[in-house]
Amino acid sequence: MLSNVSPKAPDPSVRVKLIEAAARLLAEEGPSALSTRRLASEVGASTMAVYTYFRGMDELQHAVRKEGFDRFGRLLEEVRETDDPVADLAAQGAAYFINALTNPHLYRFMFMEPLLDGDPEVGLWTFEKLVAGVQRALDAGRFAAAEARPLAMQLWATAHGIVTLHLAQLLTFEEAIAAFGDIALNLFVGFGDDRARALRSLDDAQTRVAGPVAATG
Amino acid sequence: MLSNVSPKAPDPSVRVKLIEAAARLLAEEGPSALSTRRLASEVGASTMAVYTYFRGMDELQHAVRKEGFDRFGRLLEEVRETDDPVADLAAQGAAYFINALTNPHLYRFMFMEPLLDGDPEVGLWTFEKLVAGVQRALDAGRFAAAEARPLAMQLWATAHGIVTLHLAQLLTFEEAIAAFGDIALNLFVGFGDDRARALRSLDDAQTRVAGPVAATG
DNA sequence: TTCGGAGAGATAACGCTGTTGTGCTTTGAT
DNA sequence: ATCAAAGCACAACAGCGTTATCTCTCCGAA
Repeated sequence: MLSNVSPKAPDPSVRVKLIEAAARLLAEEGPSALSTRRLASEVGASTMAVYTYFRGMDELQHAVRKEGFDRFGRLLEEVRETDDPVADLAAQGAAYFINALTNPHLYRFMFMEPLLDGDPEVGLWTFEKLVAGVQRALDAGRFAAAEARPLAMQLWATAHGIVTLHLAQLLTFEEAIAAFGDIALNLFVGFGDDRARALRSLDDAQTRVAGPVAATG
Repeated sequence: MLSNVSPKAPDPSVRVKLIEAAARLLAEEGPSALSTRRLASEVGASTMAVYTYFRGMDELQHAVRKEGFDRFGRLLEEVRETDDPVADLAAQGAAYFINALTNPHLYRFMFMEPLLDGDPEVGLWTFEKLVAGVQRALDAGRFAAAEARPLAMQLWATAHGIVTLHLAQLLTFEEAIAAFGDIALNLFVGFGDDRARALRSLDDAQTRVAGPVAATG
């Protein structure tokens, strides 16, 4: 065994501790709290830990971003499928909304910062869940014949637009909620769904996620 | 006259020089170039200039943000009204899109940074132009009876969502362009406009702004 | 069992940032 | 002419990410 000698083996727990501390600091105190010295003191190590377990602050933030997508993915898993695929889409959108408002700083990292090196694939798998949901609605004949991916992209861009306008304080919470319902309804109609039926699906979704939404205040 | 004595009157030209230099540096080198020392050397003054003409870096960036809205407003003025209000709306959206992709860093300052103190009104007047455009479409009977403001908000959130996803490199330029047309069409249909007629309006708008769009590469 | 070397990790330093304090200089009203 | 207030430059301070240096500790080979 010539290679892979391991004197003073690295402690993998420090790595996850750094990521979790970073996510916590990000949530509690915002991006300005994410400094090497602060993180080091939180974990009980020196600033060098950031460089032994990551390439630097960039890679640590990338890891935090990945952690954010994992959490969001877990939240998406909780959206159970019903026999109304359009209501399920609305519920997925609500989950997106809740996740963003619960962890606004994390959302910023995930969806609003330009990628530095080449890792665009780290969170796009969550988008595939949306594509699958749109495909279900297409298969059920709720939407006019079209490709699922472009439709999913339109829904994503819509939810993202409302969320980011709210995070930038250009929309109040109430305005964002209202716009979210209105725009989903109009998009569903534009997709070819019957207006009355789409409205019913939206109402169903709203009652399903009423609890979590109320919890976010 | 006990108050308002004025020894060594301030030079207002330094103030606008700072703003213009900041806007230029932001466009050419990105946000990281916006430092007090860099700005001072660009203008030929010391770093104190930032504090004599502004409260600090925060207020200077706020002024840059205002400058961005002024430029965007001037761009909006160039969108002349035709007899097709829906096509005019699409043209307004295209102007929004062009402005964002031409000055991505400035767009970030204007629409993606949370407001620090209370100045939410600094650029919202551009939104009123969109509201007026929607009202024209309503008056022309192109949209189903509704209030102009919520509809305008939906259009804004949509354009903003697509732009920001592109700025975050989550959508390619081609995907953003395609999504922009698709989503506008579906929203217009959801608003109550006839699909064929909305499609024609979109085509008209596209030909009207084809030159500028091609110029952005 | 001993010993060499490689990785972990602390300390300090470098260059950068925004901001503040300290003076000197200029200026305009009295 | 005088005087005070504001402009303005220089330097310093605390913070940042990053890097260099140095020690220490542990693992594997002899």
